[in-house]
Amino acid sequence: MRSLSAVSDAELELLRSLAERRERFVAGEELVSEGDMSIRPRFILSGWACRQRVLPDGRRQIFSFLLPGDGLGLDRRPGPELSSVVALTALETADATPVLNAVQAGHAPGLARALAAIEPQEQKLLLDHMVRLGRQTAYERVAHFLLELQRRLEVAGLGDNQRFPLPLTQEIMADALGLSIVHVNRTLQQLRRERLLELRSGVTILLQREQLADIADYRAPPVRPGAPLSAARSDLEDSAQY
Amino acid sequence: MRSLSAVSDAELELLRSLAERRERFVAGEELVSEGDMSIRPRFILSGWACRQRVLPDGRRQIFSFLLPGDGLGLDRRPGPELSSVVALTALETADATPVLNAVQAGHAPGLARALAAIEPQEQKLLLDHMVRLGRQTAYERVAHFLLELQRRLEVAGLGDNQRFPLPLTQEIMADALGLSIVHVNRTLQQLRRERLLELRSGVTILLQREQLADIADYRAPPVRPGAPLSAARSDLEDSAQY
DNA sequence: CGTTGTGTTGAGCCGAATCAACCCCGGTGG
DNA sequence: CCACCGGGGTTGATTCGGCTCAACACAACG
Repeated sequence: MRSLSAVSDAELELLRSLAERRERFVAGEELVSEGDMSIRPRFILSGWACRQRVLPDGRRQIFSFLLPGDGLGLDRRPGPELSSVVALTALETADATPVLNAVQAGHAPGLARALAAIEPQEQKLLLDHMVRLGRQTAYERVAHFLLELQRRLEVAGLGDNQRFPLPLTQEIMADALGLSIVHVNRTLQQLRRERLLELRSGVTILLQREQLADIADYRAPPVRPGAPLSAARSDLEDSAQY
Repeated sequence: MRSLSAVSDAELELLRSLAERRERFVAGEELVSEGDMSIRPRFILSGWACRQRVLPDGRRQIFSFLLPGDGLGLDRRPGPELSSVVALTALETADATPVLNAVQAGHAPGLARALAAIEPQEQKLLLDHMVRLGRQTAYERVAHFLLELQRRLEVAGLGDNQRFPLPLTQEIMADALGLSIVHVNRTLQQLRRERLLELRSGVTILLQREQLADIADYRAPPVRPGAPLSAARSDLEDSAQY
């Protein structure tokens, strides 16, 4: 939240109080099904999830990844859900209803600003993903994707400017990037062989971020100044591992 | 609008009054640049446009098409534009500001409902497009894409259940579908050879809609009952050709 | 100690891109 | 009136990125 808007102490207190009503999911569990008519608004406290759609023949397209600090169902629009949401790791969520109520009542202008900033952010991620899928090579896609994750996780206080956790199988990356598992594997190997990154047991290190950004035409979004992020996050999610 | 929500006579009158302040664009003209901080909200009265992004090396990805009756900039969110909008044909637009004002003032509940329904619709189109790009073959992509256009144009009163105008070059379809021009050409030829569709001078006829839908796993969205659409549209856009 | 999921590697194939012509048609200007 | 030109569509030859199929290594786990 702090990465999106200044937030008052009272608002932070409200956010902390959410942690009381946690829900837990195991990897593979479905939080939202496509077509659901209304879902509980939540924040992700720890773990990763994704939005996806599955074709009748089993092909799958992953639209986006939900990381700790991200929300789902925050817009409270009535219509049917357009994609399902699935836990990729063990997952902890908090009910976001109190926040939405406070915002609606006008009691939390800082959080209101933050929530308003979320949608454009998600939209941007979606469009970037679409460019990857439609007009980039496998090599560019993987590089771009990892740079995006690095950025998001750093903002979330879960990584630094080159190292971050990556609890995704190559199958999941393949389904996100529109590639086959085998080809994701080979592309990652090429990037490692070229000493652009390292990948070991769920931890990724971008050795040459500049060069990767060049390869993938990755334009880093401007950093919001003056928000002590890692501190803000550990407030809320001290038990988060990724 | 009527396809999204019941609209009162007074509201229709308001819509009609918009046609007074038209703007015209020629094909290729840019209505919105990526990064623009605020744009005039508009409805498209006639002609086609698209949202797109261009990579530094010239590759282009088209995200969506804007058809007569569609709007842009209706959300009035402050942030920078995430994609540019370019006219694909000669284009007429109307300033949508009066509608947004009326809605904001609470004077147009029907239009408010309609506007609220627009975003999810666009989101759905975006996700469908992403599935095409990431997980469908060229053959499936083209079929799915044409079915989607058929549906949208029929709802807009600009086509019937198998025939509709298609003022797009194969280059534009290629940039939307993530394919090369040559391959779009060959795929269209295959579809014609198989007597699934006809394509002549800007008019498309889907000869076997069912079979096409089967090929592309196209799920037609449910039709809103009881909205006399073609009538509604010719009210506002009697000069529209496509 | 099997089993299962994930990563890795090789061989061969195929869908789609690229490159390069060529055609047709509608301007447009001499 | 006609030669020229440029954009869009079409076609063939060739290349290549990425997929499929298949096998195997390895670790976690029951």
